[in-house]
Amino acid sequence: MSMDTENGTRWLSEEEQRAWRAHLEVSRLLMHQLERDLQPFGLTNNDYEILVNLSESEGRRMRMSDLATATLQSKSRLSHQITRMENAGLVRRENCESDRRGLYAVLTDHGWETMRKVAPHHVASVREHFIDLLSEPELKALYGSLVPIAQHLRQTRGRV
Amino acid sequence: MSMDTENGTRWLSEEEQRAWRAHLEVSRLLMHQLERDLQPFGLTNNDYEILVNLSESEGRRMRMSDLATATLQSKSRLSHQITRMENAGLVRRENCESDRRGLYAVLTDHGWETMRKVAPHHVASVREHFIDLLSEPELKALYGSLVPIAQHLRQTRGRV
DNA sequence: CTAAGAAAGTTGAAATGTGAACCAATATGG
DNA sequence: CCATATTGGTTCACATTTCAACTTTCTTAG
Repeated sequence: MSMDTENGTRWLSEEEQRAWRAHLEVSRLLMHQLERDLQPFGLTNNDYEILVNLSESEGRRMRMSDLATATLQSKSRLSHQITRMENAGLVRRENCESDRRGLYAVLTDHGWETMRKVAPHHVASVREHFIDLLSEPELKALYGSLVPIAQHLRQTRGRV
Repeated sequence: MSMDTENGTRWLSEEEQRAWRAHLEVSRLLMHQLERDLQPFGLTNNDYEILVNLSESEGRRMRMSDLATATLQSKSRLSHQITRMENAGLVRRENCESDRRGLYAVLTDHGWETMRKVAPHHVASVREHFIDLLSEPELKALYGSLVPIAQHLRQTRGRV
């Protein structure tokens, strides 16, 4: 039984603590940095993620719901986000014929062009601040460690 | 020269892509989950982080600036945050004698008690959703991989 | 000593995010 | 079929975050 102190709490060991804090720090600094690197192009991380999702989808379009799920946002938030991007001319909404409640978010030509222009810089940024700082075995190991966590969290998500 | 396509962009390989996306997904889902686990106690991740920092500091107090730096927030944001926590009775502001521009954020008794009460649950949460899903070698490896990234980002931070 | 600049924080307005209430359309079960 | 529940999405009100402007105090070069 690995318990550390008075009550039944299993506090984190030094090592666990350091790993946890490192993860926290990295994920925050990393997001900040990516955001900053996108800034010159007038995009936020959120914008960019939407663009990625749409550009990888058939017909460069996705149902609002699916997009919300894919980007882990609430419907509400996505709705606002798409409105903003619509105003920026990056996407447009289009009705769905098979389900008249539904809407597609569709990449505009300008959105697609933006994507083409920005993607290389973004990839460079991801490399510079993350990928290229890892050796190949490290990368593999990292991925191996993260997958079960992602699964667990996806599982847990929505449950109490 | 590892270049993949037409222009000089080094796109991500399948493997790199997966690792990167796993990292993104995990860090977001994880934050959401921790937030949810704190919710019953009426705290946000931000609140909790402030409490941790203060409770680990001498005299359970920190200068606003230092706290902002430690929590990677802007001064403005921290100021608002502390105001809210002050209203919730978790912290109070206290003048600094050595520098009359300065202020301390000080943990109140109620803040301290809250910390004592919540910490075990938070640790359990961190274990359940992260630490305990990693073997010890995985944990070590993860830490080893993250440290250089953290360093790089701290370095880069603030620079152009 | 003093003027100029930097540092510590706050403030207010605008942008973004959250959560509940809501509308319309589709499924479902008797 | 009809009544009810569910789904897809938006909207409103409110909370949080961001950004720039501002005050006060400290530092420093001359």
